[in-house]
Amino acid sequence: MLDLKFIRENPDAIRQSLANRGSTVDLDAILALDAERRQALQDVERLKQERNASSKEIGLRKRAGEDTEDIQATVRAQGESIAALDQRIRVLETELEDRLLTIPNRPAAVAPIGPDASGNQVVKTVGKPRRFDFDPLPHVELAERLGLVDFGRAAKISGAGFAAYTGVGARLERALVQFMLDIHTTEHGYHEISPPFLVNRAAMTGTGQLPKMAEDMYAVPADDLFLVPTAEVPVTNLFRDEIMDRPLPVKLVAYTPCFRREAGAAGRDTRGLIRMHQFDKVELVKFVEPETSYDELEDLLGHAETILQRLELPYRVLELCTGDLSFAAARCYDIELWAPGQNDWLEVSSCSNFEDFQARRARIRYRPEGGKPQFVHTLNGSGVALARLYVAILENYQNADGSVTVPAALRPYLGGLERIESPVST
RNA sequence: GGAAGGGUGGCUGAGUGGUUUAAAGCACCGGUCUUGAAAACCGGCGAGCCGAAAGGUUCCGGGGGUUCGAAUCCCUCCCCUUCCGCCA
Repeated sequence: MLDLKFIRENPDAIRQSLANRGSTVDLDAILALDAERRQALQDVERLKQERNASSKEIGLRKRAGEDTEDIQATVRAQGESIAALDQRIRVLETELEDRLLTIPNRPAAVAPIGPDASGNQVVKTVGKPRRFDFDPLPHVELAERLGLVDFGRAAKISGAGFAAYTGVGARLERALVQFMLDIHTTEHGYHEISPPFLVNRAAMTGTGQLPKMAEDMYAVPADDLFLVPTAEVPVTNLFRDEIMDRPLPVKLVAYTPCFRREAGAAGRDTRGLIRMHQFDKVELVKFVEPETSYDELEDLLGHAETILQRLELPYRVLELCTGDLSFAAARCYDIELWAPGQNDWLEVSSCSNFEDFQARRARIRYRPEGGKPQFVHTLNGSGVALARLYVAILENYQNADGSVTVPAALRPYLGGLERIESPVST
């Protein structure tokens, strides 16, 4: 959520940054609602001041044994005006709030201006894609031949977009989660959280998934709960409605499955593990002081990159342009892994600085030394997302005979296994 | 799911219709004293909104009601604790 005061004082700057995003918002309506609200507030507060004084006087006169019928009558009349104005203010504030919740964040000044993904800039490319002396297979072939994933039966029980990992395939999945959590907790100083996978409406609104992206969420209407689309939601909302009681930065890491309806992407990437309704992810979340948030973003990006470096996978980092930035982000780096079987790059992480956008929605504040509480800056980034990481490992580490070499860093998590080979028979 | 008891500032906790402008303590900040620290003493110390400011207003889990006036009374919902039931 943007700061209403800032909107009031800088409407043109807001119009410009929204235009850079390709978003249009009726700012004039918001400014008019705001003006009417402030006027009504001043009126009602003056009336309340009078009423409070009169009420106090009634108390004093009653105590003195005097009659108060006359003054009670005037106060009763005042009460009616107050009730009417309060009602009007409630309507105005609800309308204002509803509108503010649908305005995307302002892109950071450094974010490149562009219309859509075509405007994203490659910041760096790390590692060289391997040269194959055979035609590399797509991961679906490898996974099915090696008995790592059962797509057919998963579809039978849940539908398209779900996978059942089996045997070594399941263990590899689990190993990756463990491996990433270990690095972030022991080397990067993150505190591990294992949060709920179902969250309420307030949490989904706090991080910005609601109200705009409602159709992309799995909902449980009977209890008004939602399956988490990312650990960002439960973890960031841990401190909702709080003044944080611990020194910043607070760095948290969580593994959760992620559930997404992919409503806008029906029919895309239907084969394999690339676009799933359920996938696992290790997520990094930070709460930081505003002055440091862009340094913290670089730091966060580095932590996500570490995972790919340890796994010796080729990747590149993109800086998202204004038109491709997600709703809540001010600045964002995407990390993409090279997948030779797809002959394409796969996004496995988005590292974003939300500045105070989420903090204002979720009312997450901290107390600067000797000062008034103010909103923290929140950041998060995948560190990293499974399924696509799994794809990249299979495709990059495949051998001519259809086997897959286990990345050295992962072997301790797989009981020393060096190579995943075809089962003799199944 | 049933019953009972609770929910007050960063924390503990008083407050059952009218100077509550929410007591007090702890924590925290500043000062005195001290070579320094501690202790002691003195002072300060909740949040949001409106306002150029002075100041005003709202907030005692959420929402609604009674009243001239509600932390306090009533209704409702949520959460916590204990007991019972069910259960991995």
